[in-house]
Amino acid sequence: MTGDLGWDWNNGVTATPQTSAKTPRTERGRKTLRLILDAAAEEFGIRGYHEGSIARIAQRAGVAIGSFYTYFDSKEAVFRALVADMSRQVREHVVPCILAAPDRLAGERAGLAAYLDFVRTHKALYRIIDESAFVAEDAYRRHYVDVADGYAVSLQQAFGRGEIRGGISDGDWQVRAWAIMGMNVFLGLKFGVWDDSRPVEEIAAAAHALIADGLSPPR
Amino acid sequence: MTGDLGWDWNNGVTATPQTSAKTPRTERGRKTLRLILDAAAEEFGIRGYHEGSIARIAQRAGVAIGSFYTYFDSKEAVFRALVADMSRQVREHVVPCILAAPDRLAGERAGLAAYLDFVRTHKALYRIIDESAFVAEDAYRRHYVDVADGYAVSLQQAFGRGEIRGGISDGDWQVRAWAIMGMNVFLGLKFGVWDDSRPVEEIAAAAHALIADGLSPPR
DNA sequence: CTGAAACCTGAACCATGATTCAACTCTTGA
DNA sequence: TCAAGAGTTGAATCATGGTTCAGGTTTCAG
Repeated sequence: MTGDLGWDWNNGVTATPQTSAKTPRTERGRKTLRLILDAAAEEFGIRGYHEGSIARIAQRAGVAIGSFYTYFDSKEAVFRALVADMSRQVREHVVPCILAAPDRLAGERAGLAAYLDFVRTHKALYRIIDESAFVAEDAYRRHYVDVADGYAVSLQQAFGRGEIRGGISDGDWQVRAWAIMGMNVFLGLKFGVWDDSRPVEEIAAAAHALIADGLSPPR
Repeated sequence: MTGDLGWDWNNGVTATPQTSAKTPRTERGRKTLRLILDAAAEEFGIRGYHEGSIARIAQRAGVAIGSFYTYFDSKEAVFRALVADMSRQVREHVVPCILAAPDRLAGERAGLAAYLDFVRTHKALYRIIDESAFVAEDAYRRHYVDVADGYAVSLQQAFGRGEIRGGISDGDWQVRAWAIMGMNVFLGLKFGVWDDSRPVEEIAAAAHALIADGLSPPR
């Protein structure tokens, strides 16, 4: 389901850098951890957090329940770890596409296309991030606040380069960032998770037209 | 927390109109049902679905646990009922504001302001709708699909009246509808639930500017 | 007034599944 | 080669909380 979660690693506790008491010390351990992580991604992706069970995760991973607790303190801990990783993965997939574009507006379009593409191939993971709102509020919040802040800065820079129009007040950048982010997330839900019949480019083009020129009738 | 949920009524099973086996038949019964419903809204709003407990709902309502099961088949049933009601409430609060505006674009702005306002005064209920994505997918889906479809139609009509610009293809209306809806939902999350320090009008104005004219630099 | 239908009550039942733990097996550095 | 230390195992423990049910109490049509 997942494949490779390049792990950092830190048991989802977020800040403090290295070796928690649960960090694997041998190659064998690292391998097992990876198995558990991927299994958890599958399990939670399919059944969701509450329906998902540790026993089943262990089974998927082909290890004993006890081994799970060798690497994670609790069910919530794996989940948090997963959220953090997913959050990173999405960004790593999308941001380069935005930067590669000739200008911010084109980047916006490329970014949405990349995002839709990512969502379509990672429906389960998408669900994990969303569900984190109810399992690990702080992680969820951090994810979106981070993305939004990045967005706001990026927009301001583009404005500095004359690529997009400015706002009235300063706080507008935040509003715009959240607005566009919401747009993308919902388009991802609708045309990524729920309905992948239409080509990604088509959606991106339509959204781009809206973002670029707005709804006001042309004079 | 809630106050008045004008109940229709149908135990959340959605379609079939009247009297399920659980419909109250006396005034006394209707009163109790109302108590339970409001209590459930509070409980789920504060603790969320999984943390929320029937025992606590009954307690809040001032009735015995058994009475709960006189009116609902299960925990999920109340939750679904709540979602359906909330969905209706939001629409009833926002739609009139949109229609009252002189044109669609002004309506968009008024609608967002009304929505933010509603969210700020109903944070708990907002959470219920969102969580339904993981407790009652179909209800969640129905809610957003309904809203989006209404949106799409409304936009097309506005186009017919020359109030907004058209799209390239026909499917664009759906894309636009989902995009704008997502925008509003996220602005609601950020500036309604998480941060209500800025005046609603300010947010609505900034969003309106974006929707109306887009990001392209003015010529 | 009266019996049946509606309602109400809350202790007890039960399923579920996260977490613990004591006994084992590998790995590895000296 | 041989301890430790690192990893592994899965049955047993335990808490939680949804749901049931047998026995009252109220309401109200006739």
